[in-house]
Amino acid sequence: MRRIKMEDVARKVGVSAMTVSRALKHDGVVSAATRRRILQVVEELGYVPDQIAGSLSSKRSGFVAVLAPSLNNLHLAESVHALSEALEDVGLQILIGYTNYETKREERVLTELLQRRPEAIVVVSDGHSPRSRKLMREAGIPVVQIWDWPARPIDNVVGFSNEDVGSSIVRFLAERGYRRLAFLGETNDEGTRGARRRLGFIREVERLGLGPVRVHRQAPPPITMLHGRAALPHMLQRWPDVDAIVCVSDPGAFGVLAEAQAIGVSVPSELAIVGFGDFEISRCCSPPLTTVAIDSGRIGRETGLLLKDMLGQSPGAMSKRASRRVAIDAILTPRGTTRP
Amino acid sequence: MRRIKMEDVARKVGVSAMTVSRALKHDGVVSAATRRRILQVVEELGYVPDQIAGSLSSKRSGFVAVLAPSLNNLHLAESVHALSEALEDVGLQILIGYTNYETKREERVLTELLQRRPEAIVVVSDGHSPRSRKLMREAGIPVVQIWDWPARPIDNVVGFSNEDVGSSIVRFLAERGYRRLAFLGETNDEGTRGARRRLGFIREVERLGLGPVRVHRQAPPPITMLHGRAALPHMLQRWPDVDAIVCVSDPGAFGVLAEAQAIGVSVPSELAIVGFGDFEISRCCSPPLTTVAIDSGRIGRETGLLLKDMLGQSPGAMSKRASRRVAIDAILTPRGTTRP
DNA sequence: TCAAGTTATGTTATCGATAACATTACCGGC
DNA sequence: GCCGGTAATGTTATCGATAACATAACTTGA
Repeated sequence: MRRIKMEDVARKVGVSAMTVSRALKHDGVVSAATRRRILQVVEELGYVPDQIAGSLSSKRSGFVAVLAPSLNNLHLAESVHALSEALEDVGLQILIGYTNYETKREERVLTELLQRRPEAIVVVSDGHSPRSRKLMREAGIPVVQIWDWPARPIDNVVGFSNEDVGSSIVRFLAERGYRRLAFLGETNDEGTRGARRRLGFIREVERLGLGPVRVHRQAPPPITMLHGRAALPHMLQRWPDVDAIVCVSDPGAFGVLAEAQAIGVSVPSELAIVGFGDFEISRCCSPPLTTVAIDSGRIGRETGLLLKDMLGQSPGAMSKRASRRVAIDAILTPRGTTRP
Repeated sequence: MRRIKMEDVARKVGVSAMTVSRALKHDGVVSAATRRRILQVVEELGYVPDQIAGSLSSKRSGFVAVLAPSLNNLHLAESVHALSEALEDVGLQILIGYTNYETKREERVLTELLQRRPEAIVVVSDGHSPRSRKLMREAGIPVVQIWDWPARPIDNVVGFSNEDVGSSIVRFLAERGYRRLAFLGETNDEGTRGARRRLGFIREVERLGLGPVRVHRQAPPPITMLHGRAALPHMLQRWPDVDAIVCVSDPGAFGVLAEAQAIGVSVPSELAIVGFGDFEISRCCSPPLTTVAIDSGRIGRETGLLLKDMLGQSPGAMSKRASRRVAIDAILTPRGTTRP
């Protein structure tokens, strides 16, 4: 059985296809009586508009492409979810591409997404290859980098400086008397946000003259709770005198805490632990984790607002519009795994 | 500047647009020399094929629609990710719609997704309205319900029985001598998978004659760690003699455990706790949580295989093909929050 | 009473690729 | 030297909606 199309509806109502199209798009230009009949027939026939044809004709795909390493990270999932809801009222849908933290993959996935003619690109700002940057810049649509604060942004930014987060954690610990700091991070992490937090950590440790830089790389991103557990014994063996461990993110930090409790290292008196992300676990464990809180929902919402604003402009204005940067607070939140 | 299209490439190479199309689709029918030149010019001009036009013409959107309550649940995020990777090699992309556990929303989101002419629908099997079921059934494409084992499936199924999970947890506890079982679940959860685990719990408690049914409903889904913490005092007050708490999922169970430790209820001697999902936290906390393990990646991969197989068939065979059911194991995994 | 404006609807061309069919070039075998 | 067959490429129509322009009906104010 052939699929119902707009013309079938039109014929049955006794109007032209164009009138049906207008009635469905709430053009407000179709008479109330006609619209009513059209909607009724649409319902009767079970007509479902073909947005592919619509997009081709109107040159508006209704898509926003999102590039993320994965959504196995609750924060990113929440940002994307919030973005999705923010864009709902203007009929924009999200098209996700997973990069798996691999630059090469990002290129391929980006190429595929661009074929769908998205109206904007939102990208979690891990490392981008020059080719990816070029593709995005030349796509002729707004680009928003989120979850970081790049020095040379491609276009718009909604995020915060991961490097500053790393530095401020070091200052925070130093102020509380911790002196022998170590960082638990990722391998193969060139360009990731975690790597930039590590960079901030290293710079600040050096700036404050806190002795040798202690960096342990446990596994490729993302670092999980089990990685945290596994890492602690190695780190204690390598640096028996370490008095604070800064973790690339909360799951890893929780793992370190769990292992410390299991092997009888007392937190925070013998060892301080700091996480990142303010995941629920950090609030719920005992002692609760000192961490850095990011409002991931807000990142999604702000990105949505920014995009709605940009896409609301006339298309011609696109090329000459200014890029924008929206700063999201990263709030260092002292809890029980660091002393007061 | 006008966007480059296929014809621009064709003109520059000195062939017809059709030849360019064939070269890009690896039709294997274009001579090696011509293809090489075409690919070179594609690169030079930075040509990006317009898949919207391609889809309209070929009647293949390259989309698989996925309906999920949200991806704030790590398991679902993993299933979707795995599905996405499984479909990559056949050029299918995922289009996600978030239902937020709301039947009404599901209908709307489904309607929007169907306008994109997906080639299949994958739906996390929470409650569906009759209208949603009708829309899916009449879409003329394969439907896969995942993460449950419905009695009257719409079409294909990849999952397990949540009700059986609920029942088997009760049997497991009863065998170990627990007698006064309570369930920590969701409000507003008609039709959710969590509600079916609860149903299985209730049925088995009644079947075994384990006394009054104790069900506590803390909050709308999903139940979080903090919900678990908050729930325990209420539950203990309501049922001071309770000796085992079955939680709708691991985060809630971890919260209960954390609170029990905080208020000095010893686990598992005074109170048993069982979760669901085998989230990382359940393995990493102390004592580790007794839970039910589901291979969420496998659900995604099996769904991918099933779809690739179905979509590989001739379109005509669609209407008469048989629905399939793939059973995924739900493995009750005894750990430290229940006695041996 | 009619020009000018407004409202509601129709007609035609078009978006950019691809399916289906048409054509050309070339090859080997008898 | 000609024929049948295959390999490579071209031509035309089409997918289903919508933009842009055209037209018809009706209103209103001088």
